[in-house]
Amino acid sequence: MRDYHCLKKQKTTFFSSSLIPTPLSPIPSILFFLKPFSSNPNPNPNPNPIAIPKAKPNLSVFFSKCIDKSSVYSWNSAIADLSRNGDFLESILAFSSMRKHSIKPNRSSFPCAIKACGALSDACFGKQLHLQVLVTGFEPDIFVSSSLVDMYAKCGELGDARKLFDGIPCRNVVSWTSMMTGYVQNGAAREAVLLFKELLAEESRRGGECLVDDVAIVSVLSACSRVLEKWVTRGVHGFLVKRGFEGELGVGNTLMDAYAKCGDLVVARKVFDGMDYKDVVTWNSMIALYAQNGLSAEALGMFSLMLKDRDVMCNAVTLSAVLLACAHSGALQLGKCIHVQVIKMLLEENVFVGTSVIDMYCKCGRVGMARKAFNRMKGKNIKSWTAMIAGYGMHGQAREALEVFDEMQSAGVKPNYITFVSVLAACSHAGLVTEGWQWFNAMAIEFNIVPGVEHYGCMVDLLGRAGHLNEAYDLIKQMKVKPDFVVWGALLGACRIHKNVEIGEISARKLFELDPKNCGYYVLLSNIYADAGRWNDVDKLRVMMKKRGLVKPPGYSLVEFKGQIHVFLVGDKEHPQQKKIYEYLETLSVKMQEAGYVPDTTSVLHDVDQEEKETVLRIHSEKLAVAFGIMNTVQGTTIQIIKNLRVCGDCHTAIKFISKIVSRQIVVRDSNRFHHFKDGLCSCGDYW
DNA sequence: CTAGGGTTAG
Repeated sequence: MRDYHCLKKQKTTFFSSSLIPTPLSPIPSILFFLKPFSSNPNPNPNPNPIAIPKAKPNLSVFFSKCIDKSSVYSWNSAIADLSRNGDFLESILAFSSMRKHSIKPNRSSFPCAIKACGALSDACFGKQLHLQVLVTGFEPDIFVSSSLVDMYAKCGELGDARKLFDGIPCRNVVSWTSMMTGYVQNGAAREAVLLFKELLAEESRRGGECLVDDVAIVSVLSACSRVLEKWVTRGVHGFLVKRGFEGELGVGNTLMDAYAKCGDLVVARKVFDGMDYKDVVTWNSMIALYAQNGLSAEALGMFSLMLKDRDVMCNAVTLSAVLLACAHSGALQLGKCIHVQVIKMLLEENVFVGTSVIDMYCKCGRVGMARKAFNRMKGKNIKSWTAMIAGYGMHGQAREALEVFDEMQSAGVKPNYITFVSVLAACSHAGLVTEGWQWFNAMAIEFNIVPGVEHYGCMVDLLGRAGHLNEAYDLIKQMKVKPDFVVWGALLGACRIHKNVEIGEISARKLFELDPKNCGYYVLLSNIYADAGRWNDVDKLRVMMKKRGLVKPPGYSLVEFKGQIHVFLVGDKEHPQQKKIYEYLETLSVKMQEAGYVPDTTSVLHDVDQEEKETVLRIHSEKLAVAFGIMNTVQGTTIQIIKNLRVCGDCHTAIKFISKIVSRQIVVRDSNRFHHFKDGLCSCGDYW
């Protein structure tokens, strides 16, 4: 039974049948090269360059000469086979070709041709076909009308789709499913769920006649995964168990996804574990869900289990999800191995995978490698460009980011909402106030994109850190959307840098409301008070934190070494090498102080005496990780560290000294951006 | 000779 879906979805053999005439034809070799890509389920965004579009129409014209031109059945199978093989344009061309031969289409001629229009989002030709349907009188046909509903929905014409749907006298499962999926794919998941309820009402009206099948369930579950309310998913889950759809592969796959998207990864995992038959989608979904939720270790663990399962092969989707896990955890070595796998599987030109590779290299500290992969990509789309811009931004290379942004526009790719977030973030990391304002203003006027909360967040950060605190505050006051914790957090952070108590208090008060469990804001405000010498207020804050049961989350740093991720906590004593690490840090400390390093203790609570403070500082996780990195890697290689919080001011200074003393390059990714330390300097120019 | 579904990137 496990192959049920394969059988159901098996492609027909239009091309490999006797219709391919001569061995000299170039087509078989194209088919040969196409084979590795045939598992790629997403042919649209990145058309395989080998399949030259210009050649295709000739293909179908050619085939049309080979078939019995006088038989409508031959035309129908040509249209259907082309459509099923994903050659939608040819399918449509075959239909027009048939009309040119004055063959009258019958009811079976339409559905596949209409579907092809939907697949290409070609509403224009779709409407022409609809007209022909009306002229030939096939509109009452359930196959024809259902495919029209699907086509209009896929072209984004939801209203027309619904009008047609409502006009179908005796709707079947397929009509209902087409309409539900139409809603889901147009961002109206809630309507899809409501339609499902209507469907159930219709069922009972018809005296219990079954109108639901596994595809309908999959459709409603995919709506659930976007509605984000667990009780809806639970309800559908109960229903599908009652109707006996639990064992269906596709149903299980979607159910997992729905639960996870509603926030319950544990139940999603239970569904996964309970599935007797798992296909590549099952595995991919579980890996992706873990990766998307930041559970990189679980995602990578799943991946290795998948590799052990001899019944499935990983594909583009798998690698894309695994690369995301690498990016999050900063696992550069593993990420490189996956990249090699990508190349071996000839997936380098797949936009999804290519963009994942770029993102992985950026987030693992290697913008240069990201750029190389980026340059090799052929079918760049908006996400690929944006990934590269964001990548340069997080490394503080705003000029490069803006250059890529420029190139993108020259290439005729329109920037979107997220592109501008990346551009403004790049400006804020580098303190480019003029450019920031320029693009912030341009996005609304020239690009018709209303600035959202993320854009304001970047601008407040940019202005605030540049010292324009009042300007930043005024910008918040002008916002039409409600400022979130990122916006106020940026302002508070800027107040800490520029020692502004007044605006700092305003921001902190907002933050205590918006994000009451985060004690980072208490600490920041407390630092502002401490700088101003207002110790009473510092104490008040401490009492408040205690009363609210807030504990500072422990800082930790990660280092990848020999394929393993080593975790260091603040003041860690658990690591097998801890004695050596502390000894090494001791000798480093002496050399650093000889070189002029003065421990900065301002970020430590004020009532600890000086000596104690220095000890506390010395064991910040990033310092432990740096020491471990130096001790275990060879001279000349880059040491790479990932920290969960922002790097502290003292550690930043210390690592600058260390990079010079041991002549090593040290890359630190903190929660905000990258710092590249070299020769006693940091790439952020101490601006962060 | 005919229609609907599940996993991936910024």
